[in-house]
Amino acid sequence: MPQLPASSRRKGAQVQSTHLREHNLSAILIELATASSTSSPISRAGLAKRTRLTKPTVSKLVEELVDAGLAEEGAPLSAGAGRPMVPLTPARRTLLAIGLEIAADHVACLGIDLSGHVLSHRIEYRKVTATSAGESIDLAAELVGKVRADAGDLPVVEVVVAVPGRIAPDDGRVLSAPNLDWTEVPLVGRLLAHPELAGLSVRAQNDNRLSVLTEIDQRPGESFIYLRGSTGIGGAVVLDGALMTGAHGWAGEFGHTVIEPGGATCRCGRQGCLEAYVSYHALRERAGLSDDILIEDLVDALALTRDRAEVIGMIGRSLGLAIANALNVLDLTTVVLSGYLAPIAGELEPVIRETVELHALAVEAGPVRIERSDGQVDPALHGAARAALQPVFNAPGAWIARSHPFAP
Amino acid sequence: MPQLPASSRRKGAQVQSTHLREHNLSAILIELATASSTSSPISRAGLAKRTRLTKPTVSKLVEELVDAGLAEEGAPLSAGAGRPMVPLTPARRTLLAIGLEIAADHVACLGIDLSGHVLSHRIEYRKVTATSAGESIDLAAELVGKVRADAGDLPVVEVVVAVPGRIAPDDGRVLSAPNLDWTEVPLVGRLLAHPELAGLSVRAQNDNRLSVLTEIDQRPGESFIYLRGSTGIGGAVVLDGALMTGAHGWAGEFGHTVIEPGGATCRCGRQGCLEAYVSYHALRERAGLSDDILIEDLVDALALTRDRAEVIGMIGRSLGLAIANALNVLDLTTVVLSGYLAPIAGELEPVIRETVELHALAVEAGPVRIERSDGQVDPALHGAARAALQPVFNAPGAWIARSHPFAP
DNA sequence: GCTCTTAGTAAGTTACCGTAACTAACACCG
DNA sequence: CGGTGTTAGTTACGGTAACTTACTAAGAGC
Repeated sequence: MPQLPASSRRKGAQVQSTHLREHNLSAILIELATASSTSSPISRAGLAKRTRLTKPTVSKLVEELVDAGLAEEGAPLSAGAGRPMVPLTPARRTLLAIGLEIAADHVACLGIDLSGHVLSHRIEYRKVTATSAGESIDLAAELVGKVRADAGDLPVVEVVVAVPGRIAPDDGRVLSAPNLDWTEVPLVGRLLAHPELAGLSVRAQNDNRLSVLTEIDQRPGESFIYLRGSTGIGGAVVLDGALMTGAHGWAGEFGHTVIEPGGATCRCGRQGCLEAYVSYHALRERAGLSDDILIEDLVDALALTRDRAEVIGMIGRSLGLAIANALNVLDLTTVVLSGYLAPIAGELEPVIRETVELHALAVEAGPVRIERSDGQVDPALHGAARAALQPVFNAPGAWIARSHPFAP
Repeated sequence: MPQLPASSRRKGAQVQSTHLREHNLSAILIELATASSTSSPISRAGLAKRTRLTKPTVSKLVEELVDAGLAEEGAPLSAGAGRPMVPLTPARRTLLAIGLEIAADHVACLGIDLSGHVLSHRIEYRKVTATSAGESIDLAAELVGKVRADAGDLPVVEVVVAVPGRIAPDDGRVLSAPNLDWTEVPLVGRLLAHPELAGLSVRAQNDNRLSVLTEIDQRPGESFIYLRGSTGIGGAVVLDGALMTGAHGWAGEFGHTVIEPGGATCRCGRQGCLEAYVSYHALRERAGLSDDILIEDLVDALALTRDRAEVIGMIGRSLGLAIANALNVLDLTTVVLSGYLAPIAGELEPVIRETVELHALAVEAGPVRIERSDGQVDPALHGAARAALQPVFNAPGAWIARSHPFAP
């Protein structure tokens, strides 16, 4: 039958009155968060305008959020004529969302509250490959315990773990994480076995896909392609502010786009993958550099042996081909470069642009934007913590019921 | 702030009670249509189970649909124990959705009702390129008039026009349609000027993007890549049963994916496009065949001059490369071949599969399905008519208000 | 003919949101 | 310094959609 928005197609897509309330509650909380993060705090009246709900409705819903400790009223703020508004912000220090990161050289844990403020940050540097997976997971659990204690035993929304590898979507098993030397590690299961995480909701997710969440925060509602240079080349596709998942949860992983059929052999065993040309490993090995060079310093190091323009040109053209095809297929116009690509984005931009314009159809309808991510220092960890907030934003009512079980 | 379903992010995403009713009405009508097209007719109780609404609610909403002539009750049908159900189906002959198609060699018009049954089909064969755009549009309008008369002057939902070209999303201007020799034709505006279409809602859309709608009907809720071989290579991306649009409305147009950087020159002026290898024009010209060969006969004609396996191998490998990259980026597992590719899909499948498995990451997580479209004879025209039904399915209440303005 | 099962209806309740009208609190201005 | 206009927020009320509970309808199987 005729095409509908996918949401309407889903099984059980009916709406009851209570779902309606939940939806509006969620809309208000999101609007509140976006407003106070991007611009200035917002009033009830402002929320009413933005959400197109009426003032009384907003008032009622806001009251519920304030009572439940999800929103806070500030001191009345006068802005020109009229009664001063009561600024509303997401509440601070009333709940805890936990992000975990297991990377090749460190294990980190971050606790944030609803407003996004960091309540605790714990990090331990150690070669994860040098120890067993179990030990790293023990350490991670320990850090969670410390973060929970630091934050003063607030109710925990969720724990999200960032792992540089492929994860089974159903049970949070790490299928393979080459940089950690992990295969078939039941990460979520093992974490749940620790007392520090008992009874919590724990999810695992690829680090690149969590990194992009911090970028989405910076570009609410936009559509773009995200490319992150790291040991490999990670990426994601964002459509209208929503991360595209795909059948296995790795839509937008550009690393294994073929840019030269029958070309250089990639770690994955195939030929001509993008990653075989512009990943940290590929670039380093082809230049004969040692593996103790930091990812951030790679391009500078390469420029010592060869002409810098040549290095940039090679990287840019390779990326450009992959980007051109992706833009064609997805019909998007914005590309965001992150990871080790971010610092050199300015240099890469003209090369990429030239290659893209040579190959992509999208340019006919307007300019392609190639931009630099202004992400945080550790986007995967922050992204994981942000992801751990999701349940509250998606279903504030459910969270309230869970955390205040005996309220009227 | 944290990521939400895109729908929640949109401005004014609030839900009022009336929207709720509309949503549920729509859910019921869609469920009703899918049920009676894919399997057997469905009862009120069945709808209640599927939509998770309660029986009384469904009863009330169904009553409204029946009263408005959108649904019909059949004779009670006994199925085992219990009271026999009253089968419900989308109503026939109560409204008219009109699809128009303007192609290089014909102009066609199709009128269907809510159940999808054809009420009238009119087609005129003529070289559209041999006459002015205005004359073709006059003919199209005339056909609409005949179809409306054939159907007995039922209320018209919408008119959707399929055009083999690029269309401005805002005002329905045809920007360019090479096969028609059209540039900058204000198609929708001109159509509306004719008395046969006065006051109707008219939309124009690319023919490939309408073709895929018939495929979506066959695969409700699925995600797949759609590739259609015609004078060019058209395509689309379907995610969870919803057509992906992209920034300019041509997401999934694989024709200008680069499969060989610096390769053969394409009509579009770029090099190495897929279309430069496997489109009707490209194949025909490279084989030195005349242009009066029908698209359907192309492969057979090519096989006369060269080894058939060689022809199939070339087409398959070219498609395979484009498909592999698309599957990688989108993380999908199903490809549907249509147009002149459908009859030879069986032959192409092993070649495509081999190429895809050589290049695509997706195969690691399971088999890639390469399937043949079992579409109708004229998918663009049928797709256009189906698209013209959309308003009723998306907002049955609004349609009822429009078509029965004086009902209680 | 009795019971069991499933389909569908009727009446009353709950709860969400909107409308209208109000109060609160400030700026500006004569 | 009080009046006026403006914006923020609240209160009271009503409409409406969907749920709950309890019923009737109608056939199958024993």
